[in-house]
Amino acid sequence: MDEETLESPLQGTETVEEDAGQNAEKNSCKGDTVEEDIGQMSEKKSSEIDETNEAAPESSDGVNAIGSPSSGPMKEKATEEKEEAKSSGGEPPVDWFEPLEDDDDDAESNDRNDPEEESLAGESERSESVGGSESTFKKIYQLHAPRRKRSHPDEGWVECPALGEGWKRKEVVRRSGSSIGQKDVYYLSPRGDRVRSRVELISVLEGQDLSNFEYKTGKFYHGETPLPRIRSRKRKVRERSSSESSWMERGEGADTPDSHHRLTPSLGSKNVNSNHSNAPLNSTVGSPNQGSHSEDPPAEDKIKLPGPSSSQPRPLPSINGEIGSEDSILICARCGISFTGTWYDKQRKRPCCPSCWAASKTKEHPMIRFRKWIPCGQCVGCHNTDNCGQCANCKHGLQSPESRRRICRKRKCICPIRKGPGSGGFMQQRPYSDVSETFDDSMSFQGEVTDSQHPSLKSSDTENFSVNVDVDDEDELSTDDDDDWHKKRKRRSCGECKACLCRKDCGTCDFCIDKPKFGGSNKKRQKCRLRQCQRQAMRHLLPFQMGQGDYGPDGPLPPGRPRPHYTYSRKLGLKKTKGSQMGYDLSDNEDDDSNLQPISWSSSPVRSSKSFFDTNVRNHQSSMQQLNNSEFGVQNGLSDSVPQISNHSNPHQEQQNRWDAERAQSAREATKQVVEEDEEELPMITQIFSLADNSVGTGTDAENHLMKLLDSLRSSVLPILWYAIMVEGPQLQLIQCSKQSSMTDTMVLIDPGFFYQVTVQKQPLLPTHPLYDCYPARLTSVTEVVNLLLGLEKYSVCQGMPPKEPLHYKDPIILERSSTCDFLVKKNVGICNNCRALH
DNA sequence: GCCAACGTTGGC
DNA sequence: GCCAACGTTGGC
Repeated sequence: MDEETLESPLQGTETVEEDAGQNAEKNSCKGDTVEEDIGQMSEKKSSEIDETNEAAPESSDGVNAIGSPSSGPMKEKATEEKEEAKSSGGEPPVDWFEPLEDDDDDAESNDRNDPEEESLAGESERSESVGGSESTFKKIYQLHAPRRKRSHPDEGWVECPALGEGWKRKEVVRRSGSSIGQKDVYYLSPRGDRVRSRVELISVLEGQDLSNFEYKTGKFYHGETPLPRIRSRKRKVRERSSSESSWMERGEGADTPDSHHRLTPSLGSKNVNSNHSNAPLNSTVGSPNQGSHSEDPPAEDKIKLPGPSSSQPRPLPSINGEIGSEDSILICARCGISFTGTWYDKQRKRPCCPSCWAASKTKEHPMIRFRKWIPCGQCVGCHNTDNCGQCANCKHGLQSPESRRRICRKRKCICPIRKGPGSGGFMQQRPYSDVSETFDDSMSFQGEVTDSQHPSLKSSDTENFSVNVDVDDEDELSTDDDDDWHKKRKRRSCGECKACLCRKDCGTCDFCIDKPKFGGSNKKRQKCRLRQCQRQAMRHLLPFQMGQGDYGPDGPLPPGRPRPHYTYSRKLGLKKTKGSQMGYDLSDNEDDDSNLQPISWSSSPVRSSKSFFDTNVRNHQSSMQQLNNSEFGVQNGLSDSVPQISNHSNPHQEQQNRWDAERAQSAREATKQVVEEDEEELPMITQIFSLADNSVGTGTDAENHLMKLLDSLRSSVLPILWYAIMVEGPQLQLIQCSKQSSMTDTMVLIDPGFFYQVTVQKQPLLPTHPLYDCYPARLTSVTEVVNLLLGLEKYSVCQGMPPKEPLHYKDPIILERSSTCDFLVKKNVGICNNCRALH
């Protein structure tokens, strides 16, 4: 119990210390000292743990944490200690002061660092820890220190004897996000199982009665009355206004990210009508079981919060229950001014000065953001003084004046300055601030609506003004931290594609298998691959063979976002340069849509057989084995005699097409959508095509004709798992998506003249193939296409002949095909006559 | 550069 | 309270 009461106040300190420690230590190499320290740590073990922990609150040497039973954390810890010793003992190595690549790093990585920066904001101690200037510290920090505690996995663990020997417990205060300040309690079993919840604990402690165990505090209550759980009266944050929610929900409004005082969320929260001076709040800090619970006044009595509507912005009660006795100097996340007190913004994420808070408190609609707007005062919009009463803003304002108080569109400043030259967006050169000092309907404020509201505004906005006010682009200008926050967290999903909309896990992909509900160990902790956003998911998270592969620097990019690089090193600059050369931003500023631009396939280079083969082996494995073998065989002397399609899309592209189709198919299967809806799966492909500069030299008409056929095909029911897409050429490509199908490597390519060609494993059927005799030379209608596909389904791919002489058992078996192989043979045949003739 | 792992946060 | 899963790190 004592340990715990000590622990909580330590939290904040701990963070600072370890951050500083990290900073100092990161520059030290690991190497042999590590092993040595591992040994030392191993000797510590539990006997030292308690001692260490007791000293922890006072300790500033950063060695107050406990070694984890696992070797990994131990190793890290050992390194830390060693390095810590170095840093505390002397001056940092010279190269500490070598500059980062530049200050751009800050800017470049703003997005990346935001949450962390924020979470560290106010931890002024950190600069002291280094003894250098803050800026120096910051650079060092950025350069060397990971901001996460990954390198301190064993930090903060304290013995939890209640659960048995070897059990450890750790409280983690959320350092960012809308739930900042919230405490999560983790347990670590002697075996190293990390327990995140009571449920997990029960599963780990199978058979043990935990009914009297209070997870939060790590105590069993024997005969005592367990701490009554205060029923959450929490409502959605968004339903609250401004910092009221911060206080009411958390009861720790005075608790700041940098505060050393943490409140147990279940205590002291939801305290509204109380006298804050009744009891020191720190009586509840991390020690709900401290003293008699019955003596604790009702939670409601612990804090008295001034009503958020108070017109007098003044510091709110501090954490220890004395008004103003502990003035936290905070930096307003909105306007940047420092202020005293503990005001938080609406979403409880960031400090918010009273002014900004007051301004934002009327912001009731969660989807509407308000931004201070500085009108030009000269344009026609600015000269309009009367509301038109007709526009959507006026009408909506009449209906719900509180929720949508936006300026009449006729009164909007439409000054061209807003629109940067050729920018398509407005206000690129205009100063603005999202600081809302006051709120009214004056022209000084520009309402902003969410994306979903844009279309109506857009059409309306443009109707009477010569300057097209593109409301969509307002988002680009948003500096709303809340938005950034959410964007960052949400940027992996568009929320619109079918994968995003799909709620059902496939249960078979590796990510699903990893999930506890599927019996996995929860190590990967990723969303089902089939549910990864088709547009914005990281490539490596997409279904297999999607988003992977060895794409050349100028090659087409696979769907999905490039993997970000989070290396806090000077390599970043190089990477960025490379990234920009590749046409996408490798910085972490992924909110930038540059990564999401549709990619033209027209520039795709022909990939080497080698890399293609490798990639296929890696990505497609068994499913593509046949293809690979075929290629391999081709490389072994058969291809020369097989005519190539000169204008055929390159193998890479075909593969991409196939992947697209597979992805669509996967999503389709996962969502169990009916076939008729499948057309929606691949609009992206069409879009890609249409955005490519394919019409040059091919004739737009021809392309249009093909597109019409494509549309027709997509609105029709094709034979099962056949899919039509448009590819470079243009060519209409029909693919069999199912790997189970005998036609999985067969494609039908229709050119702008509607002449078609069938290819198998990228090899064209010889014109003499009997298949061609059964169907018209041109496929001008859906019916003709469907007939051909149905006809194809009666065929299978010629398997080729095994080599005459048995190869060494280690060698791959390469089936041989005749240069005149039919490729497609009737299903009951297996091997074509030409191949049979080889033997 | 890739990826397994996992700390952490959002949301139900 | 719990789980899903996002973002990041460190190892390879």
